[in-house]
Amino acid sequence: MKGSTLKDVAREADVSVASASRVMNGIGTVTEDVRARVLEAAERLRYVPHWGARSLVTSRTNTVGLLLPDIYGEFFSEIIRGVDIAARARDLHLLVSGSHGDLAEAAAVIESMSGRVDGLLVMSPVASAGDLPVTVPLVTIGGRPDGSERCAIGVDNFAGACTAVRHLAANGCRRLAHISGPAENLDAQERFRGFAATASEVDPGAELRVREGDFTEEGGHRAMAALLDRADRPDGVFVANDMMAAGAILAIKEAGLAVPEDVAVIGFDDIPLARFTSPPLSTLRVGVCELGKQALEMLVSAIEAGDASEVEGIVISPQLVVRESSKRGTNTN
Amino acid sequence: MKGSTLKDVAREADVSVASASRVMNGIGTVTEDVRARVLEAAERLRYVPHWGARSLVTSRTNTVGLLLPDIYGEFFSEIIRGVDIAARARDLHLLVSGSHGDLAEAAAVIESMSGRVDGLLVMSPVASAGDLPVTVPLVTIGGRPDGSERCAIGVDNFAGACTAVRHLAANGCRRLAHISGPAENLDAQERFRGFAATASEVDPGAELRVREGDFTEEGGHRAMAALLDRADRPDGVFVANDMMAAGAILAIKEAGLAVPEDVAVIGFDDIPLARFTSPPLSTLRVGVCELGKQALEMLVSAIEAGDASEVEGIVISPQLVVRESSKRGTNTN
DNA sequence: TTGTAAGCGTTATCAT
DNA sequence: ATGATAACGCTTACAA
Repeated sequence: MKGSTLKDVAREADVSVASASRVMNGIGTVTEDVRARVLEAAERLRYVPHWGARSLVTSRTNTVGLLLPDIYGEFFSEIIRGVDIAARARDLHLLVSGSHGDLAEAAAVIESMSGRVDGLLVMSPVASAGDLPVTVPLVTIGGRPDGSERCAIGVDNFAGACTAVRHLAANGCRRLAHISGPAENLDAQERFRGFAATASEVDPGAELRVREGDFTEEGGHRAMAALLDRADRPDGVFVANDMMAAGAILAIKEAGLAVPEDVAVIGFDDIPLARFTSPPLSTLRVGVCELGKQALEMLVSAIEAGDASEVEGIVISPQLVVRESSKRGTNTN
Repeated sequence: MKGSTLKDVAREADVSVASASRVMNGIGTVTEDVRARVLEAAERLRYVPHWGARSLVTSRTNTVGLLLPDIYGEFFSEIIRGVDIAARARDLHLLVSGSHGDLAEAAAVIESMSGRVDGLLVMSPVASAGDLPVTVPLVTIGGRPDGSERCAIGVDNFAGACTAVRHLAANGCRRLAHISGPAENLDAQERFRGFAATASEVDPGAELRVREGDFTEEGGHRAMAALLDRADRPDGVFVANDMMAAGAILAIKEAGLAVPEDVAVIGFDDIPLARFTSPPLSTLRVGVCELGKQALEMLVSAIEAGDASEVEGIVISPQLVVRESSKRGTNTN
């Protein structure tokens, strides 16, 4: 079971390790005869190059790390997919790690990964990249592209939120409400800001109806139920992500109300699930898979530049996707 | 940006590399004074151990590889999540790779991964493990545990399919149909076998109503539409996975029929989406995340044993989850 | 307790 | 075109 080494191959083929290495890497010049013998020996001995040894001398790992706060749900799986596709296209391996609630855990994982990757892709909505202890190029996904020292790719949450609220208003909603993400989450903060800014612009002086959620379906359900209990029941809700929106729709229907007639709902992300709620969920589409691909490309640039700060940050604008959950025919938008 | 080495740390702390190594690994005995100096120097120089060098001498990578046919959809993301959780608990890193349509591609990836992992987790529904060129312990997920030479963990597809069909029959369905997965997919084959066996047992001599799908929502939609076109329209359909079942439900409703009154539907997998179709989808639950965890544990055993064949294979039995899509009150089951 | 030194499997730089 | 051989960064006997 113990793997054979290049030395073994060289001996079997009756050449030096140098020649064997040349053949295996297709570098330098070798006789056709030598090439054939080496290839044959390698095949026969089931030779597999030892990447550790190779990386030791080349100081390249051909591997990138991907850190996610969690792996649950379609949002993250789409990120992984995008990154994986782009990485494969460039012959890079992908080291994945999920479940990083807090900053300390993320830092620990980053440290243990640092020695084995050429660069890191980090999605840590709670931390700005500056706080992370890194020795390799790093690109953050979804932090705030502006003001951050590290190279970043992200979503224009503020603009997306504004679009969502205006869409609700254009569909005749007067009592606007928001179910937010966790207060410490940067994306959630921006979406909330967008809601607050636009809601008061649409209806100046109105009180803000906001309830904090946790990005889970259950959290959305709870928050919606609380919102419905108010004396001034909202007739249009902007929910900070699709998972919570799915829970919110359930809560509304359980309260005996109709979507969108009594309460219109719009989410954020456009995860595959959004088409399957009933009614289908209006939302703001973020090309999540594409986001992952671009993040990887950006990281590759950073690695090649040797320094992340060389590369320009990117902001992706979400697009409005109108489905049944927000159509009230009062107005077209 | 170039990382510092253990040698640098040793020099700064004014000790030998051996002592520095001892401190970093907590192995052997060192004076408190030395320990402190080394730790301080390491911190200051942002020392990160070079995994390649380490693995070169220990011949351990502390990394396992996970190969998936694709990363699209909740089924795979749950697998990744389960494996990731279990791997983290054991301080193992996870190398992920998706998109392996055919055997050749899978073989290529396995080869390029072999040199950098201690073991491999492979989910390749098209190939039996024997065909794979491997030099490290390997555990297959979802192949056929029986008859395979390699260590495997899998789902009892046949039994699950039988349960599904009996459930439909118990709910008064007389004209049973099946939307299968791709013909070359091993899991799909077993589910079909289960359908065929049970359907003819429930209604001997009846013709089999079967349509092949591809495990996608669109595929399920198409297959269902074709099934509804038949003169002897089915009144109960067992769909080989939940994604296709979601598409099938849509097709039934588009045809102006009701679920489950006109056509009862039951799926397979119990992905998170299943609770959100309307009506909610009855299905056979496979604890996908749990499956991933167990697969990793099994791989660890195989690695420790030094040989996969030492470890016993595992078969997981799916559980019936009854939701609205199959309840017709004719009979309780 | 600490230091010296011999590898681990590759690549790369020299000579030949 | 080919073969010695010196790194690469680390662990681990073995000495001191």
